[in-house]
Amino acid sequence: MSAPKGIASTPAPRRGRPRSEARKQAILQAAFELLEERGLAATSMDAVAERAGVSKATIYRWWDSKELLALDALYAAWDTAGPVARQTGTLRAEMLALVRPWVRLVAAGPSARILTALLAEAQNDPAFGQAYRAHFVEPRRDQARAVFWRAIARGEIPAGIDVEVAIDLLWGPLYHRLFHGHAPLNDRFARRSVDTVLAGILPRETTSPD
Amino acid sequence: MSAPKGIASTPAPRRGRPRSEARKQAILQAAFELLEERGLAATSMDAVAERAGVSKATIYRWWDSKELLALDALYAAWDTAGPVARQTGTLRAEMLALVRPWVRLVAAGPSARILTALLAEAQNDPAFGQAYRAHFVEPRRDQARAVFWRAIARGEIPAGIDVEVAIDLLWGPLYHRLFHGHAPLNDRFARRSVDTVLAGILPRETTSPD
Amino acid sequence: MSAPKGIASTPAPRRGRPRSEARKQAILQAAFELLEERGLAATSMDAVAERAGVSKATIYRWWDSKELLALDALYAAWDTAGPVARQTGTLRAEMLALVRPWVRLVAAGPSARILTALLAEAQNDPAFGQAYRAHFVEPRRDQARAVFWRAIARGEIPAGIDVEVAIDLLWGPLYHRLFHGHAPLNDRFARRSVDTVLAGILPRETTSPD
Amino acid sequence: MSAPKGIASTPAPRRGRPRSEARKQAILQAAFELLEERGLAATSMDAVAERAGVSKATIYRWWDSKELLALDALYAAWDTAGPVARQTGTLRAEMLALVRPWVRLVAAGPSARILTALLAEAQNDPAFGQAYRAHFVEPRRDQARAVFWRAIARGEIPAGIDVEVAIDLLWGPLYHRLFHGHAPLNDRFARRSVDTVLAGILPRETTSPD
DNA sequence: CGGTAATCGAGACGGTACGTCATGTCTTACA
DNA sequence: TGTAAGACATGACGTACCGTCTCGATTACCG
Repeated sequence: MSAPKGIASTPAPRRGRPRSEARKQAILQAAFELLEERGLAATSMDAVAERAGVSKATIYRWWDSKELLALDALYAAWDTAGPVARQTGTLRAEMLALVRPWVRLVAAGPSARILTALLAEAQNDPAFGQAYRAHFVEPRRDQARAVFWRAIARGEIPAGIDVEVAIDLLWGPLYHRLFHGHAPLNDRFARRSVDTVLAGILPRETTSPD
Repeated sequence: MSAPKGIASTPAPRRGRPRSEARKQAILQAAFELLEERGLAATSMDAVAERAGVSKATIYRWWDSKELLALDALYAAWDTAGPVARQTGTLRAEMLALVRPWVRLVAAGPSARILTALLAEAQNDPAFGQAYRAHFVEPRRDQARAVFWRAIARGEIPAGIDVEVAIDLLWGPLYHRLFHGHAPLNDRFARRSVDTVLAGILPRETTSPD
Repeated sequence: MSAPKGIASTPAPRRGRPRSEARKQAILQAAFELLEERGLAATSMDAVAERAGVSKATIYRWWDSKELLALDALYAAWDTAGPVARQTGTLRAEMLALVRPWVRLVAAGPSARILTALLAEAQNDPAFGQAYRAHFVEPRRDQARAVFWRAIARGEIPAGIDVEVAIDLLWGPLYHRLFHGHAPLNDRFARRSVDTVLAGILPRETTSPD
Repeated sequence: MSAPKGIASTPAPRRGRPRSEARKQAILQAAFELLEERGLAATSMDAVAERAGVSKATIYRWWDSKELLALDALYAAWDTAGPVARQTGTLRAEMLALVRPWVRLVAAGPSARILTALLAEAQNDPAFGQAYRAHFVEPRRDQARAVFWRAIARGEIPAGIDVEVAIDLLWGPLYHRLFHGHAPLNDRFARRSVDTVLAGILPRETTSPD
């Protein structure tokens, strides 16, 4: 195979007719619209091709599968997700700065439907799973790691804290409500959740017995 | 339609040839095996029918879709999940009693793959979503609610606690690791997670500022 | 098998509950109506059972297959086809007496549709073919044979005539129009057809060279 | 739909991948073989696809139904049926030249089984009926018309003859034996049949009374 | 007159084919 | 070489029908 594939990157100019960047954007746009309207399962590649005014072959030249396209489309649509958490001085403020934009972004649209579909695919296809985590999981964990490390550096929380566990305690409840939908995912829940986790982490006199 | 469909119940059949219970079990068994081996997407109704020694029409007579069948099959396979949490006296012990069997059950097999597939379907089909929650979400929440209420009654935790939030804090991190697979879901993580949440809930001298 | 089947006859009394003749008639009636409305292919046994107010098992106790039922139903509906050809003295008159009632009967309703379906089945299943011919072909040939034999006895036509060929010449063109539908099958065509055949059979001076 | 369907023609394809003529032939060939072996009812589209080494979708892309495919397949297999009747000078010779190749063709193989199945379908579906007549009925009638007209032009038979009726008298008996199978369809029968019809048509002294 | 043996209504069931649809590949002609 | 158009293999889908079966309820007759 001569062209770089999978999750698309802009190729270096080669011989022959160059790939059209405009078409790539049209495909991503069309794919995202259809995903929003119908979800992944009900979005066919033919439909994407038609709405983008593009042939199926062109799509498959950029992405190897429908799922990879969906991953890219969702990721591209979220690129406007805003800047990373600013260093605001307290752990609580930084945790909220991390979590709130995500809640706003995700609670609004039909993101849960698309995300769970990608999640399911990630369980079936290990390679896709890697891509999924690299796009949607690790970036947020990296940000969170930085937040907790800064708090440790400031002395806000003990150095002995298991940061990985703390990250799961931070994000887990939010994803839980997003995916299962048993109760609303809103700013109030985010605050309560963050506060409780924080209370569990911050140093205190009596610790729970092992 | 005269017969109850979707999630099967065992009504009192009066007229006509009665449904074969043996075949129902064979179908559920075959479905579960295939789900374990291949996941939901790669399990075809034809394959289920063949392995169960049953015709496709028979399956569709009792389950409206592959997803509802998978829901039933997984649920039936988990019915041996063991007794509910015993009243062990302390909140921590009861939380662990709730969570540990689930972790063992889920971490062992390929449950995550099946569960995420069902989750994705639940997002696409509201009716299925209800069935999903009624089978896999609400029962555990009910148990957890009872656990927290007992702790309140005992005076272990303040009555003002938002139990629903607490439940999400308990289960969220566990599901998070199960679904995203970025780190192991084991007993150690369960203990740490429970302890931190507990520390966040239990009364202390200094509370976090609002 | 204890009961006489295939083309049904009224059985001799045996032990146990006797078969209901009324139900048999209801089945034949329902079958004929549906055949008229939809043709054989679009008539399902379930539909016959429902319209007759009878269970499928009852139908299959009388007839071995849908086709045999259809054969019986059409035959029963035609039993009112009128008396056999009267001996009217001339060959031409008797031929017309033979052919005209059939033309009237067949040209009116949707018989061609049913008959061709039975014909097709007769080609696939030799046993059914025998039943078909015994019901719809041989009776008419027998009548025609008698007609020609009387004409020979009267000296109207030479004894050397091949009666079997003559019968095919008489009926062939009529069936041709019935089945192919390229031109109307009416009394005028029947007369012309009969006259031409007659002219070919009656003795003349010059015969065609061999 | 942009492509011509039903009975295939060979248009000038412009855009996109052109239809594979080899596959078309493979389908027609496979269909004809299966029709010969099993008849129309027992020939499944899956079986045709498998034997032709082709997907079912490809078959349905070009033929709307099994029956239209069968029509095409039988027609294609008969295209080698030989040249049209030569002008041999006498009506009798030309009638025989018309009829004999058909008798040979049809009496040999299992054509009757296929033809009656198509006939039955023609009765159920008017559109198919048109196609059937256009392929299997009208061409032969056209040839026969020409034969009779030439005979009239030569003065062999009176101009007042009803040619349409004559054609039915010519073909009717042959189809009759083919379809009903009560007696052999062979060259001897064809000769006798033609001679009798001829005798009924040719001018004579005494005509039958009205 | 009560037991026995068949028929009957209802409907579950195995099997088989149907015709449709979506994925991802391939084949043309054109740009 | 990239692209639009669209044919193609593969394989699952959910439906429909046939003819068989399994129940419980019904009806005759026969002892």
